[in-house]
Amino acid sequence: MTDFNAASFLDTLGLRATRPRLAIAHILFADGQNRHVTAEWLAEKVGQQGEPVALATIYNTLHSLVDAGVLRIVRGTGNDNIVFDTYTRPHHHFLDERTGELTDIPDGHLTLGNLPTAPDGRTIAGYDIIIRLS
Amino acid sequence: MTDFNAASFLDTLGLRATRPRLAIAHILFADGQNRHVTAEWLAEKVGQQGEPVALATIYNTLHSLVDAGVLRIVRGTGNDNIVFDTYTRPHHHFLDERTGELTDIPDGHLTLGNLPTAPDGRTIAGYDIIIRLS
DNA sequence: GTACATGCAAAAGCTTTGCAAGGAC
DNA sequence: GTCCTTGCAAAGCTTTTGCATGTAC
Repeated sequence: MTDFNAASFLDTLGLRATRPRLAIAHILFADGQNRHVTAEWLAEKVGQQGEPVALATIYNTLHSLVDAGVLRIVRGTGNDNIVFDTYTRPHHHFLDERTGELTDIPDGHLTLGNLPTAPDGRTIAGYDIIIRLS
Repeated sequence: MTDFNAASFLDTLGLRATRPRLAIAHILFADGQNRHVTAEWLAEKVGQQGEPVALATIYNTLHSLVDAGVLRIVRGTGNDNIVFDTYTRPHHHFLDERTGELTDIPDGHLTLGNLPTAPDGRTIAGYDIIIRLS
């Protein structure tokens, strides 16, 4: 974590090391933990640690990071906000219906018995499973 | 289908048989087929068949039908619009990533191998699976 | 110096709400 | 007559866009 270098991290992705991006990269990736974040949450977090960043810029950066392959968008959270996940490998989620909180399901703890065949000439790009908790 | 009686259908649900509701019930349930609809689509469809109905009323009615248990909201469609499904039993969906179109996966064609255990004192309320097609 | 990022404010899109007028029962 | 619905317009929210300013390289 202390040896996380946000500038070179961004450079590797082909993104310029601007102040907003450095702050965001640090918050999301410095400690190597998996996170589920919304633009709103991130904007507040950034603001707490220094200069605030415009929400539009937060969205810009999040989408850039998705394009760069280090973030992924989680479908089906049920609330309207886009949720970005720092864990990009295939995995699935628990959704707490009371709090809206999203947590990872440990890998290998969930398997699909038999995938149906894709209709027509389509191929299956992947699947998302949301387990609802009450 | 031709013997579908929208008025008594609504009555059974405890909803007054108003013009907008009759039109909507007819479109959604008269032929007994499963449908995935958005408020937008339904508003247009209603308008084609007679008097237009305000979008706010469409939403009102759709939510009333969800509350009555004859519609269900589909999570995770990836687009922003709420999708209502006339098929209320547990089942899952194909999502065509090119068109955004949602289709049912025939029942029994998809099973979860092993559900993970719910964390803490929570119970699993259900699960939603979206298979993405490309 | 140049191309890319930022920030602000405004636009866009979907959904909900408030309230007066209308209609079911 | 009473209570529920409707319709309209306006508000609410999240996300995106346009454009001038700023800045990394």
